[in-house]
Amino acid sequence: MLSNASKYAILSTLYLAEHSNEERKISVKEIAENIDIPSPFLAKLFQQLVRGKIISSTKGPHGGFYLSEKNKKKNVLDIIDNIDGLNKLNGCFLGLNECDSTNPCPVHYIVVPFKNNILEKFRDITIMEFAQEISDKGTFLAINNIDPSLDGPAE
Amino acid sequence: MLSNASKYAILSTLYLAEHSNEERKISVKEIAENIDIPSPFLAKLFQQLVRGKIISSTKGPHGGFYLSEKNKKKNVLDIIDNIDGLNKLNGCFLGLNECDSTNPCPVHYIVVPFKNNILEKFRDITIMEFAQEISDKGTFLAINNIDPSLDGPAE
DNA sequence: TTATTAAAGGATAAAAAGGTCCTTTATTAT
DNA sequence: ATAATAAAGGACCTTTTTATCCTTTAATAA
Ligand code: FES
Ligand code: FES
Repeated sequence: MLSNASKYAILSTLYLAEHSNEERKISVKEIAENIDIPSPFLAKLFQQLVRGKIISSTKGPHGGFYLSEKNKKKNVLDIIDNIDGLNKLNGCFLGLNECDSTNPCPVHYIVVPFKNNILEKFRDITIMEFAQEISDKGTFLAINNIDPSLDGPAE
Repeated sequence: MLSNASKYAILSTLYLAEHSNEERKISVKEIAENIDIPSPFLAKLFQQLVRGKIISSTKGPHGGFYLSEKNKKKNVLDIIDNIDGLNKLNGCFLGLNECDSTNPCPVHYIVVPFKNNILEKFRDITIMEFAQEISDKGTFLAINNIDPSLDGPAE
């Protein structure tokens, strides 16, 4: 449903939302270590996200990636769209041509409510709001189960 | 979430459930044409499903694939398990290590109810019951949107 | 028993996804 | 200016997924 690339991009962008700002830019290396993603692969993803104006970057010493005020208002669906395109998320769960109620597959009516829920989450709140929610709820961002004391949800 | 291979296997097995029995075996070719799957690929999948005792086959004239009475009591999850393994379905939506409520990812509480629903569907009813439901509801099995008059849900 | 049919199985190929490396470019500090 | 730093970009590699082809085996019918 989502490629690894999209998952990495989502987690890393949320990491940026929590830990970076225009004054505190973050290198690929730092994020790759914290989220446990191969860093050259993440570098590619970030290049693409910068081109897509989802995140921002500056080169040179103390350079790195960060979210501009504009970036913070993007939503998670923009990330997915930028990396995977939207079809992957919208497509039929069993791979039929179209997913719509005029031509429902055997699991269509199970899948649709879920899709609506997750789309709402991904489309209707900003990256910053999403990141805020994660902090508040104490849910986890790292692919490896990290010790919460090392990198607690509170900023 | 599911590989193409699994999707093909599910659709094709449901096709068998609807159209075959011990006296009326069906060739790979027929199914591949009806469900619109590359036939050598489906042949491989069916070989594997036979080895996994999900479907049955006989060689020679009037041979083909069919569901034995035992096969009909298998469920869709057995198909997925046989082709993809269960991890793919059970894993975290964002790719974190484990999907459980002690370590929830940002979308965990959206994903879990859906997963439970679809697992229930795939685990708790037999292939035959599933196929019956499809006939009753008139949902679609083909990957290409076929004209219902060509291959209607009624046997 | 021989020809025919259809699956089984092995070998391979093409495409996509995932991942790495190296050179170039921009920025900053000295 | 120059050195250091970190992203940008291009080329390339590996693995997995998807797909094809060809030979062998088993079953049946004539
Ligand atoms: S038609 Fe399959 S999920 Fe909607
Ligand atoms: S932890 Fe991510 S879906 Fe459960």
